[in-house]
Amino acid sequence: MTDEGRRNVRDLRRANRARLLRQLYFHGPLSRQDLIQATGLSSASVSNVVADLLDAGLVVEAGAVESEGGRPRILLRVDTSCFEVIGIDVGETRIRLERFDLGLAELAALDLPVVGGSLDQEAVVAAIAAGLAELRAGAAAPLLGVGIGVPGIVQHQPYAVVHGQTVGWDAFPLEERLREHTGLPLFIDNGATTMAQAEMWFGAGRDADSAVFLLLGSGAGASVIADGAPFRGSTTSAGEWGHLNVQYQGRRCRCGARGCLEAYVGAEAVIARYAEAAEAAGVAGIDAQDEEETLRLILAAAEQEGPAGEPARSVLDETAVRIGVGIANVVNFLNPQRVIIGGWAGLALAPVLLSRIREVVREHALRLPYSLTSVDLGALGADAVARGAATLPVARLLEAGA
Amino acid sequence: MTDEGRRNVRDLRRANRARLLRQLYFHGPLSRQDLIQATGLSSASVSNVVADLLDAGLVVEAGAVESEGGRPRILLRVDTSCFEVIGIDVGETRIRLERFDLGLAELAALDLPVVGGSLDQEAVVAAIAAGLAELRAGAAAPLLGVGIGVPGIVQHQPYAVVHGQTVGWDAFPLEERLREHTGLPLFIDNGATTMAQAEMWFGAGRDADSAVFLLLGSGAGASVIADGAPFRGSTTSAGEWGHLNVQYQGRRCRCGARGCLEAYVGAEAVIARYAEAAEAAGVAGIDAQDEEETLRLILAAAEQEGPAGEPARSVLDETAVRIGVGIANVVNFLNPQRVIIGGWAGLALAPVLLSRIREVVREHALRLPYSLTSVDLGALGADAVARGAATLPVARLLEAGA
DNA sequence: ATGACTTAGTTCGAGACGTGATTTAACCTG
DNA sequence: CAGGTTAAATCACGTCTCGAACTAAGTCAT
Repeated sequence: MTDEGRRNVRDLRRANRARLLRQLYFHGPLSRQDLIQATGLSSASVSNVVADLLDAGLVVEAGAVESEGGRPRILLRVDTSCFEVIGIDVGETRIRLERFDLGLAELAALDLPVVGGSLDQEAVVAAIAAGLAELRAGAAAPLLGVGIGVPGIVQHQPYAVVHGQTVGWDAFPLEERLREHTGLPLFIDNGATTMAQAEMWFGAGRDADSAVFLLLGSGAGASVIADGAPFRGSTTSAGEWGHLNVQYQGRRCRCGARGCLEAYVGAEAVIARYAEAAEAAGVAGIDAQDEEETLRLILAAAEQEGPAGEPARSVLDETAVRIGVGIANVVNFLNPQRVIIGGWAGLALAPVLLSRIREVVREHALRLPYSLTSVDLGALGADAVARGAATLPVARLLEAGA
Repeated sequence: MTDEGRRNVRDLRRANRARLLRQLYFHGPLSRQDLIQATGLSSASVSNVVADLLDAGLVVEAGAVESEGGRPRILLRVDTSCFEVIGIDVGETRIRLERFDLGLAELAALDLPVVGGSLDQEAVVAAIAAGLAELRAGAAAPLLGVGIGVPGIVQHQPYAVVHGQTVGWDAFPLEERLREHTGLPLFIDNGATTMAQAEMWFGAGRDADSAVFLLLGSGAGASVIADGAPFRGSTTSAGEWGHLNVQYQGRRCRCGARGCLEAYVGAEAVIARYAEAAEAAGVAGIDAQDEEETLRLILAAAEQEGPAGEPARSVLDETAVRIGVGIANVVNFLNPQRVIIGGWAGLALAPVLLSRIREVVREHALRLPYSLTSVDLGALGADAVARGAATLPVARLLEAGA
């Protein structure tokens, strides 16, 4: 029982304004006639609501459609220059801040390395505060808010608190700490979720209203979008796709259990399995600087003809199989319109493995849901997390309609 | 973008009426003052809306609260006798029809065996039509509608079509076929979903807003409740828990793939596995009339000391393990507040296996989500599917408020 | 050019709703 | 039976959406 219901006539107007604004934001310039169709409102109401939005400066006229014998339709569009937003990607090794206009076109960016191996909380707060100050300086329009994607579970109680096991954050009160430095509205969410949000708005998830985004990096996570909104479990930690059990008494996973998907498909697992396979086959191992480099070399090794490439091919094939089974599970259980593979390891592996992955999905998924699902790569690059974070204040604006 | 938004003031009234009616339905007799608190409406509006509902006959006065010095509060309640509903559970071996009042108190029931091993479509239609006619005869109030829980995926296009891979239904146009026999509004949904709905309204899911219900019968399904509402995939076929792959290249499942959970945990699979194990151990097999009887005998066999009970014990232990792993997957991936085991086979097996199941879940689930989840039995008996089916017309009434 | 025609967008009056203030109803206490 | 107290109904007002009437801005045929 969400308490978000409309109660009085003013709420009704707000809802209709939001509906109309949303339509204009996502479906380009539209005429009032188009809006009548799209929103189901009467022409009189559309005129009124549009007048509201024009007055507020959120919407502007944008030329006219050629006449077909009558008065030409005047096109309307959201004025993307009337507000700006800031999106921040707090990664494990660096913080990226970007400033966008309301249409999420990038206006400025800033990369801050975080000193020290781990993400020291004080350093993060100081870096964000400094970066915000710098980015604000160049703004040509009022800032709507700041969205932040963080590597961990976010709980709102009521201010955002971050639990980041991999970066050593235990109930880090990020929002309260940042409030000391800025009066801007803050929106904090998990980085995987913000990335999914960016893909939903501008990338591979456009025009879908249910999708599952798989994030293959060192490990394997997921973000589930249902009915256009992120699905959160009861404690907002849903999406641990990597810890689906796919093999009873299988490989040991770093979470302690056996047979987790993540013990087979994350970059860390692929690299470990290759090391074993190479040793068993008497092929030289790979010793590169970091995981990204190692993964590239394994992909290259698979191109070698003959027995030298055999371990790599075998490891990659099993990886494709496991990913495919993991996707089939998601397809059977959640039946999303799309499954999108992202994350740096996913984007590296999937181009090579995609057709094999799809084959395995087809074998293991039920016919009906499979036939209605597509499996694809993410369409946005590495800045999807920051961009997705920036969508958070914009989403708030679209919901409120003011 | 659901098109379910309020547009004009009459929709607003309908929404407020629905909100108020819902409150009265689920939270017992309430006074107008209580409703002001609960709905956030003004006293004037509550008076108006209540007058609407009194006029419509949906709500009646129900005594008064004792005065505390002023005018006493008059209690209001939904008149559960003003409508009746019928709920039907189409199981794999029998069809159960029940008639309820609006408060879902059972008024009459009817059990129809389905002749033939499989669920012949014509036989199902004929049985339902006959059962409906018989149940309608005794009704003392207008029938609101008929809810039907079926073993398969339901698509509305716009009439309900059922895809039941396991019972051999391929796009079975159940709704159209039944329309030839009755003019009552029909509501058709997956049986696991209707069971979940019943448990959410009246059973183990009360006061939770996210839960996963497992339906163990001949096969194995699930229903996911998120934010108090059933989660449906893009094509309303979500919840195929039984076809999560838990063993690469494992047992052949009747869906065609290998290693599905359902190849291990449904009654059919348990029985098949016991037959194999008994033969291998040289123990006499079980040849009972139906699956329910057979399952009971297997459970009894496990009580036998010595080698005679060994095959049964081993099969049941593996069943517990597989169920536990399947639950752990759900816990990790969706992080529900509760996991509820139901279905006739689940209710038969779980009392014996529950502690072992919980142990396996603990081993395979991540610490944090596990610590916030409970695994329990369904609180409603075997008629939860039919009762849940009957909630569908009621839910429609509560949403429409008329 | 000009007037008929067509389509887009605005304005107006009616009807419906929710709200706060006010009034009426129903009970208690002494 | 008067005075106090709380519950519920009523009233006056402002806001909303809607359909219809109306104005604006084009095209097209003559």
